[in-house]
Amino acid sequence: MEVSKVEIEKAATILKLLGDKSRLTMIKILDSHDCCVCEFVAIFNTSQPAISQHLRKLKDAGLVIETRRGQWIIYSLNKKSEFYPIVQNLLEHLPNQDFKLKELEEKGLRISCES
Amino acid sequence: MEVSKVEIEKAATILKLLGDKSRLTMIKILDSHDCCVCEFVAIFNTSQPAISQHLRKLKDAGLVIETRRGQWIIYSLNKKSEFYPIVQNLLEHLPNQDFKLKELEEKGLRISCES
DNA sequence: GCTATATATAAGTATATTATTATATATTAA
DNA sequence: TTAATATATAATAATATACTTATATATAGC
Repeated sequence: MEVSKVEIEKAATILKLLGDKSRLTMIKILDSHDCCVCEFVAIFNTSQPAISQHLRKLKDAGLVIETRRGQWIIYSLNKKSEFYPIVQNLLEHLPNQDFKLKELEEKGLRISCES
Repeated sequence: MEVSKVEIEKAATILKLLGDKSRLTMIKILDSHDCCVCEFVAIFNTSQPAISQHLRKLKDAGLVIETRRGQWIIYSLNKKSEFYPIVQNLLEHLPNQDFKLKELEEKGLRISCES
């Protein structure tokens, strides 16, 4: 057995979660930087509750973890998830999304949650 | 660049498609055997139109191709799809589903579309 | 304690998804 | 040409999904 195997039903659940442009982009960004909610709100053209709801789903599936830092809640990939290997493999096929964070910096929007 | 990159929006569309237990299982089975519709109907506990509709979606996305053989239409993975590499990578993480075809053979149900 | 900020949750709504049943189409074989 | 089989499509209904707005909670700083 070369790679870790994931039960097909669980895999489908994870893929369905990742089958949303916003969530997939979030996960790709988190692969290189931890982020707080407000950064995602600035990146995506949608409301804060919508972002929170996406993050909740990712958290419920165990794909991400949250850490409170003062007022902010920092999200990161959960490297201990049983799905981490399959997700990592997937992400390798996606183009880097860091330019989205760069755009924020240029607009001076990525200030709020810098500690 | 080690692996082929897929635009994030397209990737999300493909992952959403694969984020369904039936479709994901179909694709995993097709990875080792071409199949006709009637085999899938026998494998999954659902109606023939439901199967046809799943296959239609996979076909529309370019993930599978169909070949008519007499009365039967044989589905196979489309190895020329731009998504084939990412899908292959994914499938490596899933347990083999050939036992489902085996079960059919044992029940004598995998007869119809044998040429 | 009060106010501001960051985030989460609840309720409601519009839309998408997936199944079902009924029916159409294509092929084979008599 | 007719009947049987395999498959596709159409219409519809149940359910799931992803937003929105309104509100609640948690922390920071005064």
